[in-house]
This record gives sequence, C-alpha cells and structure tokens, in this order.
Amino acid sequence: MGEGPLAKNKRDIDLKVKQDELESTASRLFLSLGYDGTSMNRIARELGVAPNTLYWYYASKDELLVGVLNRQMSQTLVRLPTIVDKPLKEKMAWALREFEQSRELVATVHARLEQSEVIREWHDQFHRFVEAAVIHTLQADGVARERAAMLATVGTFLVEGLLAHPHSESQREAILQWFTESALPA
Amino acid sequence: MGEGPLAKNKRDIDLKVKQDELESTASRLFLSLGYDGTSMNRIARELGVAPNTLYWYYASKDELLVGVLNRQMSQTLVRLPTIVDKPLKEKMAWALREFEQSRELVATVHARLEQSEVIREWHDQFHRFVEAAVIHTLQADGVARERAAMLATVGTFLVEGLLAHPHSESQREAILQWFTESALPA
DNA sequence: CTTTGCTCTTGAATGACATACAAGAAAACC
DNA sequence: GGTTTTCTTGTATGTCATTCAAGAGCAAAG
Repeated sequence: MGEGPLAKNKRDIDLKVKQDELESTASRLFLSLGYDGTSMNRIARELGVAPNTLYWYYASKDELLVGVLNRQMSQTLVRLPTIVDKPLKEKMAWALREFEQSRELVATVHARLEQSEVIREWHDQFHRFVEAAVIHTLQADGVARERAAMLATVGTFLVEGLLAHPHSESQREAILQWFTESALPA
Repeated sequence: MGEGPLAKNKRDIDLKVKQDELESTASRLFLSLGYDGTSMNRIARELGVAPNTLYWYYASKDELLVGVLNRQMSQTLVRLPTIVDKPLKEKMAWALREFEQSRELVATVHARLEQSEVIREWHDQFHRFVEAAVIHTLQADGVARERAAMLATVGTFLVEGLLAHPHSESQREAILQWFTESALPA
C-alpha cells in the first residue's frame, strides 16, 4: 500500500516545484512589464522552454496569473503576523506597502474581471478574505458588526484608490489619519 | 477672404459629424462588449467601412477610446446642472448613477494607464477636473481647502470603489451616508 | 476643360499574440 | 522490457491592432 501513493506524491511534489519556478519567473515579468506587456512567449523564453509547455501547467494565461497572485498573497500572509496587534492605521499603511509592488496587477485583475471567470473567482474570494479579516479587527475594537462591515468596504476602497492613483506621502497620511479617526472615534 | 476659411470650415464640420458617428458606434460597442471585447474590425463592420478607415480619424484604438470617453463626459456635463445645488450625498449618488453604465470603461482606463500615454493624459485631466469641482463644492460648505482636497480624493476613491465592485443598494446608502456625515459634521 | 492637390477609403500585408493539436522524448510502472 | 503516464516540442491557426501604398472623389487653379 506504500508504493502507489508514494510515487504519486513524488510526482505531485515535482509538479509543485516546477509550477513554483514558472510562477516565480512569470511573477517577475508581470511585475516589471505588466500582464499585457508580458507574452507567454517571453515567459517561456526566459525559462528556456517552448511556449506551449506553459499550457501543460496552466490552462490559460489567466490561470497563470491566478497562480502568480496566490504566490504573492502567500508571501504577504507570511508577513501578516508582524502587524496583527498594531492599530488600524498602521495595518492599512502596511497593506499599502505590501501591495505597492503589485500595483499594476491590481489594475489588471479589475480590468479582467468581466472577461475571465478564473480571475473573477480569485478576486471575489480575495475580497471575502480581506473583508472578513478587517471586520474581525474592527469588531475587536468594539465596532458593531454592521458598521464594521461597511467600514471594511470603505477601507478597502481607500487602499485600492491609493494603489491605483499616484499620491504623496502626506496625502496618504492625511487620508489614513482621517479615515481611522472617523471610523474609530476615541 | 471669405472663401478659403469657409470651405475649410465646411470640411471641419463634416469631419466632426463623421467622428461623432464613429464614436457613437464605438461607444455602444465598448459599453456592451467591453474595450477588449470590441475589435476595430467589429466597429468598422458595424459602420460599413473598411477597418483601416478608422485609422484616418484616430491614430490608435486608445485614441478612439479617448473620443468615446469625452463623448460620455460631455453628455454627463449636460446633466450636471440638475444637481449642482443638491447636498453632497445626492451629488455622489448622482455621479454613481451617471458612471454606472460606463463601469467597464472605468476599469479599462485604469488598466491601460501604464500602457497608453493618451489614456494617461485623459485620466489625469479628468481627475483634476473632478477633484477641482468637488473641492469647490466642499469649500462652499465651509470646509477648509486642505481638508477639502483630502476629502475630495476620498470621495473619488469611494465612487470608484463602488463602481468597480458589485454591491447592494443599502451598502451604497450606508457608505455615502457615513462618508458625508463624517466629512461634513453638522 | 484639364490638371493639380487634397481628403478620404480601401486591399493587402505584417507581426505579435494566445492557444490547439498531434507527435515525440522521458520517466514511472508492471 | 514493454506499456502507460507525464511532460515537451514543432507546427499551425485564428484574431488582433496597425501599416502602407494605391486609389476614388472632389475642390481649387490654370
């Protein structure tokens, strides 16, 4: 009973390793050249494989993007514990710093929502996750659930807005300051 | 001195008429099929012309999009006077209703910011215009300039967030209510 | 009336792109 | 060692935005 499953596991591991390699390269290119600016051809060339090889691992470029997004998010999750007990304002500033490198991908995800089922699923799941986390935080600060849900949405929109639009450090500071003190009056 | 300029005017008028026809068709298709979902070929077919004819009027698909955006905006500007003296909350609700049809184009604009110079210029100009208008409104309500600028940015981000993400009527109501009463304490 | 020049349209091509298909190489399994 | 399964590739397809050079229509100039 050992061999069959064991061998299968080994294969699965190799698969994950290879996928990780692909996603690492794709991630680097997506972040530097943008999603549209990065062709499957280019990714394959960078990896030293034929372009259609990628399609054995991912059904489409969008699915590859989802892989890259999950990769980014899991890296962010590793750093999450460092700020769990900081105040709301610092949490938001941290989130902004985290996603700033992926700024372009955030816009890409929103633009592809209507055209790609997989992207839409990932996006919805991501938002559910983030909102749940923020709501939890706010409730811990004594905010009622209904209100916490609304404020979580607002906070998310503000972070997305700041990511999408260039702004000065003082602008960011002013917005976060105003939001957090309006949301959590002392 | 009459003939030369007169003839030239006539031509210019024809040009505008033709552009308006193009933009009307392009607008309809962009709104129903999305920017990426609408090929230049498709637009041309709908108009009964050869695809490359469009390139006599616009240097690129992005410039055609800019034409469509300006068209939409000028239609919105016509309706602007109907709400100038309404309270902030109603103004925001009106803006949401105005841009709701163009929801998909808003996402497209943001996604193409990095790739298209013309789109970026249009986007920046649009934001400058909107923010100036909102700041003016807030100042009229007695908000200090610095603070009005910050609130205008926040308001813009909220509208964009609501446009980009599906939500219920009560969610929208709650967010606008909270924002306006936090921004303008009675 | 004819020639010249301008505005507009088109046929045909180009190169990039995401992706499909079927055949082959390599490795795992029996 | 032969068979099946996993992975890779060569080759092709269809779509797309865009280009280019050649033309048609028409106004102005001679």
